[in-house]
Amino acid sequence: MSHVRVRFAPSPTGFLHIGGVRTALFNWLFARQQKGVFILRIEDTDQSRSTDESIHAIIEGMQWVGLDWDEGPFRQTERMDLYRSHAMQLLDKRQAYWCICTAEELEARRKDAEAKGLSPRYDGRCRNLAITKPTGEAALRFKAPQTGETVVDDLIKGKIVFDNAVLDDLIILRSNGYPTYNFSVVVDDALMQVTHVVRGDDHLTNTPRQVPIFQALGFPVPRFGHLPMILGSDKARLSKRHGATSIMAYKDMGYLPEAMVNYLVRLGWSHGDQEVFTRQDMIEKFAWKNVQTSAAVFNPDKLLWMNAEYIKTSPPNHVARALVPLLEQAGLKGEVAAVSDEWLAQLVVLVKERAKTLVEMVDWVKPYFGQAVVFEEEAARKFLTPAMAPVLQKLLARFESFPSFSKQTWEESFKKLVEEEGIKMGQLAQPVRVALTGRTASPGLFEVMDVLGRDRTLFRLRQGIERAKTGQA
RNA sequence: GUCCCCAUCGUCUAGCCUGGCCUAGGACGCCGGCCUUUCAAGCCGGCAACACGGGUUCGAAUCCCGUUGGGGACACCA
Repeated sequence: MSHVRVRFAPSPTGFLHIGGVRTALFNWLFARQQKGVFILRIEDTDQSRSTDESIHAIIEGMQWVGLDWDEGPFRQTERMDLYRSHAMQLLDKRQAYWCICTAEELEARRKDAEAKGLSPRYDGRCRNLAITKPTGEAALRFKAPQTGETVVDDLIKGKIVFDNAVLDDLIILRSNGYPTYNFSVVVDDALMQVTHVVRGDDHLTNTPRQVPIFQALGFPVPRFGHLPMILGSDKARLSKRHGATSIMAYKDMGYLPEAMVNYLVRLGWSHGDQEVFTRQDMIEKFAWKNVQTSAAVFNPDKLLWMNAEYIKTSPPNHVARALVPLLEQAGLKGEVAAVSDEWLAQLVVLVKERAKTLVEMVDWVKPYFGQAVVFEEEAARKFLTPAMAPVLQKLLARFESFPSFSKQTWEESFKKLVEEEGIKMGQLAQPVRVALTGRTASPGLFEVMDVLGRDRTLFRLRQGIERAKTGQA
């Protein structure tokens, strides 16, 4: 029973992308299911584009979505001698050679070839020069096989055959001594004993270039799996044009990480008709054969629905915990500090089926902080009219006679008054709603009163009556 | 240009491997209704797809070939 070892290997050249998270997720799921190892490796061999901020963003993003790794994070820049020594091995074995073509020359030839409608491949002119000690700048190239074929049995797409004749000799060591991607991945995947290389579809054509390197180095070739891409609504590769692509942007927009993960796992993978999965569910049910072979369009509407589902069904105290930072950002730091966790959870229950994001929830929840109510002008003008004052006064008197709040008795009392006055429920409910919350839309009145408590309910009712009498705040 | 991948409702997908159970199922969104003190939520119903053309077969969404369309790759980026 060979031990499964998989990895997620992002390059730190920006924020953590949604597509990257999905790739990481599928790897993670497989590792957890197989009781294997999930490795985090930072591919930062391009020093001109890699930044420490990006590394932090990757780690932060992974932590937010709860994808924990067992080994790493490794940084390729800390493993330079490994790549160099393996490159030298290939040179010694004559499976690599020095190339003294300059980057400019190469670029010019490539342009030329493209203009002529030819394949922009390296022409191999240094291949047989047998340069042993280059005097100036030189890059090391791998001698790729030129005949035969490379067959990949992809975990997702099945058998794929590549003709080796289309391969060219790729650079494995740049003239500055740094390895290139196609070489460093191979050395790392081999040395880290990665058993399954699962990555984006955009790497599919890299596979036949990498397989011969594994072989030349004498390493076993891992299994490969290529995940379909995530597209935008116009079927083009998902980019900023389609909206936020940074995973952390979704945190800021009020998404729950569980919802994000659930949405992402369904983008390209399915288990019959099931839409909602717990982590454990995903781990147990995940299978490569159920991973989609075609690209998927990212659908923000469905993600939003998923988030709403999680807001409604997650434990209220869990949602409350996620909500607190957003509340504080909204300027309610003092108010939040003054209330208990239990009350906050109660608040979540009050509004949870109305808010699709935590950002929306912040807005729904605002009226319940503080003693006094803040009226929405239009709402107050419409419902807190002088004509309403006497009825509200009567309601207040009845409520005041109760020593404590009870949903049932207060509601009965309310209905009785409506009946006696010969008015409709709505005629009294709306003014009371505005008095209590300042707005025309809110959860059920008696749930609102429950959250507010007897004192504040009475206080706000009086405040509403004042406003109704005077027509002023 | 060359090579590779892909193709079921607008979108995510089930079904395809192991042809008949498919007058193609579910979900998001949309539309209509119910419920209702507001706003939601919930419930019920509706619209909507096998890219096209050839085969194979008694029978094809399912297997084969081609066409078309989409995507990706061809760097001293990853």
